[in-house]
Parts: sequence; C-alpha cells; structure tokens
Amino acid sequence: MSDRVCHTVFSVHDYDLAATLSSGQAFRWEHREGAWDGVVDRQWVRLRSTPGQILAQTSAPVEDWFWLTDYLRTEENLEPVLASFPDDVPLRAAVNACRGLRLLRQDPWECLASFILSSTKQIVQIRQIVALLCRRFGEPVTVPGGTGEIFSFPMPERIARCTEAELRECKMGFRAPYLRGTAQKIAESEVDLNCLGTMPVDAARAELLRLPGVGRKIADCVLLFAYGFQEAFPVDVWVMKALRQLYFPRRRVNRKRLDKFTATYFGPNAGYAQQYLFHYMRTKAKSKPNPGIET
DNA sequence: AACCAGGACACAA
DNA sequence: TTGTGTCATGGT
Repeated sequence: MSDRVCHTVFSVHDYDLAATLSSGQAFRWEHREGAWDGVVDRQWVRLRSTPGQILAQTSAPVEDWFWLTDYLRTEENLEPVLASFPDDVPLRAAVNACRGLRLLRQDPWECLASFILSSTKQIVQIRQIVALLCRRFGEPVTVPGGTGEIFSFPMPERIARCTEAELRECKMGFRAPYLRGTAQKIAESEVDLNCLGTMPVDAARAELLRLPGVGRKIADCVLLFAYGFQEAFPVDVWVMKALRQLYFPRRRVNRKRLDKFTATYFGPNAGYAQQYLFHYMRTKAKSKPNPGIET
C-alpha cells in the first residue's frame, strides 16, 4: 500500500550505485526510470542515486536500516582500499574509469546459487535465469502496488524439492543438477553457510568446494561478494584476459603461479582490484589497445 | 553466422 | 600436474 511506503537517505562518498549494481556481482537489480529496483532480505527496495547520497524506498515501514546499509556497505571508506592497490597503469586506468565501484555484502545462499548458474553464461543470461527461478519457485514480495510481480529468491529447501526437469525449464541447462545437488547438501546441513564467515578464508573456501558445481572461481565469488573476504580473487575469462595481456604479456603461466601472483601482488584488497579490472575490461576497455604494465 | 559467455567435471596422458 | 571434450543456451 502506498500509505505504508517508507523512505530514507544514506549519505555516501565515492559510491557509484549504477556501477556497483550492474557490475556482475548481483543479478536481480533492475534499472528503470532512473532508479534501481531489487529485493534485499525478502524486502522490495527502490534505490536512487544523487550526489553524495543514496535514497531508499521500501514498501513497508522500516525502523532499522542495517539490513540495507550492510548489504550496500555504505559505511565502508573506499580511500584506504584504493590506496592499497599497486600503482600500475592497468589498475589506475580501471579506478579512474569506474571510481566509486563497490563490493556488496550479499546473502550467501543467493550469491552461491546465482554463481552456480553463471558458468559460461553472459550476465544478461544469468539475470534471465535467476529471474525465471525466482518467478517459478520464490515467494511473492510486497511492492507498493500490491503483490504478484516480484518474488523472493527461493530458499535451498525449495530448490532441493525441485526436479531436474523443473529447474531446466528455467533455462539453466547442465547447471540444473549442480544447483539441485548444492541445495540438497545445504538443506541437509551437510554444509552450513552460516558458519563460513567466521572461518579462515582457506577453510571457508574448502567448505564451498565440497558443493557440486562449485570450483575455485565460484567459491571465490561467494567468499568475496557474500562473506567479505576481500583477499578472494575470482578469475573468470575477463579477469584472465586482463591478467594475461596486462600483467603477463605473451608469457605462459600456470595456475599455481597465477594464484601466487594474485594473492601477493594486489594486496589485502585483491578482490576489490579484481572487481575494478573486471568491470573495466567488460565496459570501458572492450577493444582498446593494450595499456601495458610498464611505468 | 561463427564465436563466446563471471566454469566445473571426468578422463587422458 | 596439465590438456581436452562435454555440458545448454542464447547474445553479440
């Protein structure tokens, strides 16, 4: 009901809401009429960006906004993060091109499930698959106009009850048994997503790797985008392209050496650097000549 | 119209 | 340990 619509304002610095919500870490935000609509903690939210602040609107009264500021990480100071990056040409270009790009703190299950569905898919397709999955198996979420259009992300228990054929109807193809198998292991408490956040990063990664359809890359995405392990460095085809052409020009490098490089060279916020490189490669540097690492 | 996409997995050598 | 085929779908 519109009489229960609730508004608030967060003051922020160096926060590029559009870049953050469209940079391939979350897949449910929709840009319409200059605002961003999404679902956080089973609540519908509309976000609007103005200089120095983010305006938030919900469909129900809110007393404590922590669930949203925690998700957006509005309180994080970007300066020390950027200052911890190595001072090289590619990263300078990436930071200058999309300064204000942030990492979110997402729900672990939604993040995990989304990235299981992400393998060898373009971001537009991942968004489509996730939308179908929510519409089919999620629960209605209250929006200002009522209900029926927006759905929550389905819980593991719900996905675990799906047949593989039902999941394939959401266009996820060979990823269906992966998603189902992972949902079952979580529903059966074989893996407890709630306890990963307090573990050392290597132990948390090892737990995620026990899940079907979860390899190093997807595990690192979840560690970075849901649990806030900022040293996690997911290497997908875009980041691999950046690493090879910007940092290892015409040099063959094995996985072990690559891991050592990403774990040391980019510093304690390597995951942040990764996200800047990813977004930069995917948007700004589509087919430009190689900037190179020198100087 | 080929090529490729925020990969993981089984299997070969 | 490193390389290859396979999986499913659709955007560019």
